Amino acid sequence: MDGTPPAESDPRVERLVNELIGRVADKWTMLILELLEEKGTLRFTEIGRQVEGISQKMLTQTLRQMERDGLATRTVHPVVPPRVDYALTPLGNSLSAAFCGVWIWAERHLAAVEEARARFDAL
Amino acid sequence: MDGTPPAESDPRVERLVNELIGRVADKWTMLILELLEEKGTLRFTEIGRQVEGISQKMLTQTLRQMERDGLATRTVHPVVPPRVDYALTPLGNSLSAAFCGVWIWAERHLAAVEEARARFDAL
DNA sequence: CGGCATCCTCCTGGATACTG
DNA sequence: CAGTATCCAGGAGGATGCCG
Repeated sequence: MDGTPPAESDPRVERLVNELIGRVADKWTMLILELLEEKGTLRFTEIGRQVEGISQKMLTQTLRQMERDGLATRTVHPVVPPRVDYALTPLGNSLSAAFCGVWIWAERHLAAVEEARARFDAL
Repeated sequence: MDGTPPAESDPRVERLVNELIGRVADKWTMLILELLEEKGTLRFTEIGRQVEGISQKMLTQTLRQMERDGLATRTVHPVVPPRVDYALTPLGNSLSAAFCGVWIWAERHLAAVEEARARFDAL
């Protein structure tokens, strides 16, 4: 943790890495990632209930993307009424761990940022 | 780094933390953060040249936001032609360090994600 | 040089309604 | 229950032009 980014050499790889971060750093993705990390396995509606303010559309879309990216698994149980379970893959777990540092940063420095904003806005 | 998020108790704080992350996890912010971390101090146009694809509007907007959030300093030199220098604050440096984990994750697992996508799309 | 203001376009994402 | 499909408003963000 010296704060020095990897200093990517290949610009093509750098671009891909940036795109990937842009994708996973999405608000809903991060919230669902955190939720599944904590709760383990949840069904569709459960996630919808526990992620404050998410629409059904974004929930479906985000889960699909996470599944596609190999971050989560989607298990369909052939019962009536239908039941679909979601859980993190090891890859998803590792991303959750990586985000942990940012989460802690935000928590620790929230006050400092709000202070800075107040000072800036006072001008 | 056990992958367990702080499990925020106060829902109001949790919301603020989420908003803050949403703000700083912005694409341009992350790129400028990384650039300033590496290069130290840069002027407006320098940053514009080195951040691939950013428009002047987004550059101004992002730098202003970073300044407001206490992540970067803006120094105006009263010379002709005008010269404005940007550099990270300690707070900005700490955020850069926090993002380091995500950056490393993306770099290390880029191939795995692309593999997962290929497998998903093959269906 | 380092902006700010304006216009205009595209895409995100919410609301709603319908299916297996 | 777990989606898919459609419509639509709002904001992100690019292009252009003007100022100190």
